[in-house]
Amino acid sequence: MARKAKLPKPLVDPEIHVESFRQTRNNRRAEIVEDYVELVDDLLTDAGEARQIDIAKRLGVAQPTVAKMLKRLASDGLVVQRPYRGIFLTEEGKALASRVRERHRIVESFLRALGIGEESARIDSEGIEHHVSDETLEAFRKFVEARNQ
Amino acid sequence: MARKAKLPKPLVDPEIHVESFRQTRNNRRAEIVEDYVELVDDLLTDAGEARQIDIAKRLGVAQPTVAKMLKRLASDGLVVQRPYRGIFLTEEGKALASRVRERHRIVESFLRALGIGEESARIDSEGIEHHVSDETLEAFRKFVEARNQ
DNA sequence: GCATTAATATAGCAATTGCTATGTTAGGAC
DNA sequence: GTCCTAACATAGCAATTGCTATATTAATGC
Repeated sequence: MARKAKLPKPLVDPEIHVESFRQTRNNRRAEIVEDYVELVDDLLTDAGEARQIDIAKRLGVAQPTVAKMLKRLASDGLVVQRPYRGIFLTEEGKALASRVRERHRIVESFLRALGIGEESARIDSEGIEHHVSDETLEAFRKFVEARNQ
Repeated sequence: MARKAKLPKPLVDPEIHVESFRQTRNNRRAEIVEDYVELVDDLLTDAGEARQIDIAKRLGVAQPTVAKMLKRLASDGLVVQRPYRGIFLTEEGKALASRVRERHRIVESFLRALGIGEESARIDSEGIEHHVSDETLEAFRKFVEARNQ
């Protein structure tokens, strides 16, 4: 057997390895819910109302896709739909939105502090935010804080 | 209307906003393919062979799930299945694996350089790696390099 | 060389997240 | 008040990614 010039880092044990993938799959399932709740909160704050059409336009999906998703969020107790009055967040929804928004804000600020351009920071943070543990988020926060002094 | 104490950052234009979500959805579609190809490459390097059972064990999914996915990767020209001999990467598969593995390595090193613990760095990098643009990856690489001098 | 077993393949199902097409209805213009 | 329109709801479909149950087959031990 030929040996590699640069010795390869051996794989971790399967039982340890699998945890990363499980965690990542769990995060992926939560992503969409988090995106919706965060966006509804943003629209309510910024525009005073959150309509299906505006949500669809910003997410880049069709309106019935949004309708179906909101039904699920409503049955999960995160939003309340007032017909023809738009979407509102329950207390639970508000709490989730606030956590998600803060995390997103930190991740985006962190990328900017690292020197990433505005556009890449916006796009990358949208994907990264859902996969950041509390430990990493805290490190990001401290990094931004240090740069702002 | 009551005014917020801390003035809220206004939302970007919908046409700009939607780009982040579109990009993130595209990344999500590529994630699984990247995970498989990277893992197959790791197993080939580390163990000399990549069996469905080992892939399934490490990803935390059932063997038929892996079989179905490998069929797709084979039809995409990324892997070759030699029955009862395991999985092998095509040239295209190798090229993808090498890109993905390098990106993963940089992201994980970056988190470690930031002071994140081993376990969180392993788990977070598994989720983050798929959402890092070239620009951000380069910034991560430079950060690690600077710390290693 | 044959039986056993471990590896793989296949069938059939479910949940999720998207879509288009099309109904239904609340609110505002007149 | 009635009509129109924009907002929303619903039906039905497709792709993806997971599952369990079960069949098939290559390798290997004896």
